[in-house]
Amino acid sequence: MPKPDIPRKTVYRLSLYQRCLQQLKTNGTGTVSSEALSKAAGVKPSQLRKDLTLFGNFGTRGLGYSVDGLSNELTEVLGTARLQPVILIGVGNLGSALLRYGGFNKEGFEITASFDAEPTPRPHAVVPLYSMGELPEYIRKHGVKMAILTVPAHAAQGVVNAIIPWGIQAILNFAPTLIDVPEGVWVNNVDLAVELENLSYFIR
Amino acid sequence: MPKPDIPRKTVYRLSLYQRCLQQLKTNGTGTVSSEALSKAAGVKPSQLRKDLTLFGNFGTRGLGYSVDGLSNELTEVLGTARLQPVILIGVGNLGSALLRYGGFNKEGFEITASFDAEPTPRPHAVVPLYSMGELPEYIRKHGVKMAILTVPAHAAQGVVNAIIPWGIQAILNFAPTLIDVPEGVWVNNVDLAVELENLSYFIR
DNA sequence: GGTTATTGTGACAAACATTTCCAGTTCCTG
DNA sequence: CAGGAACTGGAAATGTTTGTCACAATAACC
Repeated sequence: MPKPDIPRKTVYRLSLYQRCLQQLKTNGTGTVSSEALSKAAGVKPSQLRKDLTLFGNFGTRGLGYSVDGLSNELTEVLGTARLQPVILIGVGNLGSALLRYGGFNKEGFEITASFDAEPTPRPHAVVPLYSMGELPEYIRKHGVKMAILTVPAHAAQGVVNAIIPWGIQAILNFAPTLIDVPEGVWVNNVDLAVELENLSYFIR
Repeated sequence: MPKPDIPRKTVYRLSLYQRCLQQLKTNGTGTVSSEALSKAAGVKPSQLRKDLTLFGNFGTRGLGYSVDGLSNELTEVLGTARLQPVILIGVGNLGSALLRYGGFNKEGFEITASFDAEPTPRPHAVVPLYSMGELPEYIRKHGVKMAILTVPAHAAQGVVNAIIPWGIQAILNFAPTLIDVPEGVWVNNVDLAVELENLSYFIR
């Protein structure tokens, strides 16, 4: 890690800022104040400034931030400066939907391959589909560092154990289970049932 | 809200505990200590105990927690005691995948209807599909309180404005945009691109 | 009844957010 | 063109929330 003490929440917010900046860019806006940008992102101006100054002084006083400039800085910080190859493991309902879902590409990610224990070819497949046995070779050959995991819960840990030795450093896990990884490997969990349950608590 | 000052993160963890308890239940385990359960959920024992005591004293000292008993308490707290109807709005790639995805049902939720601006019938549809115009009537008639939003970003706010007056109180938002809701309505955002960007930062 | 195991809880610590104040810039005004 | 008011980011101080620890209270078991 470049700076060891950046709060995780800050990094999340950087992505939000980045998205707002893209919007402003298409609007043709040249500069933006911390107040305006923070409002668009749904945070307070002070928080935006604090988040940014953790990485450098990107603004000019009295004026604000250059939309283009700040956007470039953020792509640099977030590590999305160049296209990052991602593989998807587990081509079930959710997995195949994510393959068709275009939301990743415009953010600097490209799902370059998919893997399944039973690789039955699907119509309209837009991404090559391989068997699990071909995982190690593919990861190594293409230098893949990120994986999206959409396998059943009971299979998740096994797959994780299988891919990490070959160089996977980050996993976006949709399997509704806790997965155990060694130091230096990062996991983000997306658990749809938990999200619903969470909402369920708050409605009364 | 029942207790006004429960951290959101705590509620998230309750769902994790609940899931681990289900697992233990199928194993036939009768009681479990905070240490064992917390390890299964990936948190520290002290945190588990603190989370639980925010809602009551569910354990017995010297023994631990009754698996059945605690599980029942949590369903009560989380509001998943009875099946909660959920509607899904936006039947695109992601939306139709979620309709087929069975992960919700076993957690006490059922997607009872789907809506789309252009409701072209799909094969293998397992949930009725209506046009947007039928939203108000359906929400009102069935007392729906929760909605899953899988529409394009530019349409999200409009849909939200349209459904809230009819009684929707919680929204699981997959649209990559900030949506604005009045007091008393709860939103959980699931943003897949942001999750990937976040991971991207940490791999170096 | 004593012993052991484990919870519940209050004090402590760390992480995070917010406020406050200061220092450069810009841009209007004369 | 000069001067100053109005803005705006940056840094430090403060406050708030959240997590952790240590220990006393208590129930089961022998």
